[in-house]
Amino acid sequence: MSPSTPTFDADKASARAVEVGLNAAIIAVRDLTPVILEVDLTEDTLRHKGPDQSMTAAQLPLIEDIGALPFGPFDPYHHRTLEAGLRAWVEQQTALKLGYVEQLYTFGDRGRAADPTQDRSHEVSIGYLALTRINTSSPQAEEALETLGGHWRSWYRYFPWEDWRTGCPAMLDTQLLPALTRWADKMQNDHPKGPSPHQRLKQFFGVEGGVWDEERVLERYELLYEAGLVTEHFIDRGEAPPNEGRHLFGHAMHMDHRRILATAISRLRAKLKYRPVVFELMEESFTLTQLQATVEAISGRHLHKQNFRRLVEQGQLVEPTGATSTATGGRPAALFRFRRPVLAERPAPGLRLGANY
Amino acid sequence: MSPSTPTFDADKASARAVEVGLNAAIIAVRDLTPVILEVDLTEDTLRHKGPDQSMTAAQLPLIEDIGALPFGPFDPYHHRTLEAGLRAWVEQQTALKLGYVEQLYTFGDRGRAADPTQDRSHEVSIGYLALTRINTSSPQAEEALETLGGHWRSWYRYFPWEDWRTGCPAMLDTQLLPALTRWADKMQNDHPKGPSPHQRLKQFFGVEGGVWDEERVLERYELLYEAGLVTEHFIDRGEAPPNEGRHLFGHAMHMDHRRILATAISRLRAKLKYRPVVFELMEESFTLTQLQATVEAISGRHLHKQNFRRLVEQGQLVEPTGATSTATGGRPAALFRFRRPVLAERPAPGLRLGANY
DNA sequence: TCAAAAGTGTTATCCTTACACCCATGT
DNA sequence: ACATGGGTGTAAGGATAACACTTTTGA
Repeated sequence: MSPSTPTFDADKASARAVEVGLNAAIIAVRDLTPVILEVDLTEDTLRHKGPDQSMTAAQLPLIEDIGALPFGPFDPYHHRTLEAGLRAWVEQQTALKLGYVEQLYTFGDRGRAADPTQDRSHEVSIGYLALTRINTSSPQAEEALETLGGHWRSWYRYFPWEDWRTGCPAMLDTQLLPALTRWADKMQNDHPKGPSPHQRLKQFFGVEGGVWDEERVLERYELLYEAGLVTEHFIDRGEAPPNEGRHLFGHAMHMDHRRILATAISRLRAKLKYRPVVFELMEESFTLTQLQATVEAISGRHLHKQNFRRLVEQGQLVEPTGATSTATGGRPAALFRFRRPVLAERPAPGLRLGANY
Repeated sequence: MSPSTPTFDADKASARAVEVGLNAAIIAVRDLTPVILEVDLTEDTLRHKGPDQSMTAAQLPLIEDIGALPFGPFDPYHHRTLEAGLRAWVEQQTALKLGYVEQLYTFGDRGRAADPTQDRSHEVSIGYLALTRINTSSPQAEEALETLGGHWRSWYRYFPWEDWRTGCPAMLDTQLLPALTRWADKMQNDHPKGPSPHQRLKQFFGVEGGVWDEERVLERYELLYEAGLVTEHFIDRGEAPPNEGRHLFGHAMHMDHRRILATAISRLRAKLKYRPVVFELMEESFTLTQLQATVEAISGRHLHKQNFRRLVEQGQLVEPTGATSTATGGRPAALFRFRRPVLAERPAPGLRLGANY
């Protein structure tokens, strides 16, 4: 590289040093509900993760009970890979056994402060998706959750508009879409030359002849953020949210954690269709109805029973164990297990759910 | 969080500080070939990116002409987001206009040193995929490439086994698969209890009735790495590669750059099918044959002409401009352009290539 | 006996795949 | 005229979506 090339001085490297934080969206399915592990926000966690160090818990009560995703720093001295580092502190803190773990995204703009020179956090956060089977009977897991201040929460608490299992959520038509439309109209008016917000509304929320794509969880959240319809929009700007400290659409989370969660849901909903990840959330053996309920819980859609069964059986994803279960009331259901060899047989073994039912 | 909880001391934070490097796989298509931008490896780049600082160019000539992906540090003071940081230095260094940019993956184990406490690089690298249209006529772009020591290289130079456009590459059957099979046999023998390497061979390389999934570029590379069939395997271990300094399978790259490139190819091949990213690599208007050739170049497959045309036309992805091109010899071809509105109409607008042709 | 949930069968429709064939241009 | 690449039609087979219907249990 010639001296005239614009380059970077290695001696200034220390000025660029940042900390790497690992955030995990730990997902399980319990009682037909997709749940994530949320931890209480304390002085301690704030000190680690505040968008700037001057923010203290004193400013926190602005919003009622905001939680955070489990968080841990990455220490390159102790862990060779990022995933190893993540598994280490998660298992240490929560006593959970993680199954499938996948990296989601790395964010450099944690608090989204308007002026980066003001944001002295110097932190990069790497979001992870982790799947686990809840073992409610494990006492040490319960105890670990207790000391950690952890709770399992339905993910639809944060994204109520994403649950279409019993049809289009009422709040979408009555509240969310009207508010979004008002915003889009205003945008259109104020910036007639800019990109059409109505186009994005159509694309992500399926209005005006568009379709609802259940995978676009992140895009929908980001649009709501932009429109000032989620609490984080105001927290990040240092403004008071306009609802007397109550949550706007969906329950808010600390910093960018809800964004990470949206990314996790998007990824999981997509992955379901071409990789057999559902089985990471199921017991060893299960009935087809249980499997369907789990898929419905994750994808947020209602599925057609008969077609689902055919899909899963002729897709060679499962095999009968021979046993049956009478636990469900009604006729006993045959029990199935995941058929591992599909992994080698088919290029994309997943539950290829079609567009409709 | 109670004091007894295993936690991390914020005062030790500086000990965990790492540098964040951004690596870009900048991809274009030129002369029916997918090309990436490779930069020469110099003392300067080595100083920035060496797996440990003690490695100098003196150790480099072990392997003939190894190149690197364009690299830049992330400075949280100057750039609010990671992508903004990436775009800034890429456009500064290369004078290229980047179109589509997507984050790929964040690696914490750059040099994959066996002992992390020995690896003093303290660097996390974030890989990016960037698409661009090569503008050979731009003199300042040419000049910038010159000073940077940059070259456009076919990506099949690094992954010759991935080019199936004219059928199964000969080197696969004659060299690569035999070598892999020998390794798998040996593994099976040495560790009969471990996971079957033959299973993975079937899954990723489509042997023994398996199928070749063109998206599994990364998995294939990682398997070759594990099997000691790529040069990086030996460099990372500080061993001399067994080929008198010549490359093993495919051309090697600096550090983990070939892994990043494999990730980029995998992602692009997958994305092609559900998002209209090809058009980021095409001119404003194009013939259907040019479009097909571009898709073939990327996916590494041969496509069925007539069906491809129908796919693309009834998929509403393009619209005729009305003009024709006589440049190709033979009957003049109608020119098309990308039909933007498709983004809002369909949930996953891409070239849904089926399994066969 | 009836409700509840499991499980089977059938049909219309659309999409994928494959094959055969015609058209417009330059040499 | 004919080689070259552009462009169209159509039929077989399989997957999808939507039906209606039977079976087996517990209360």
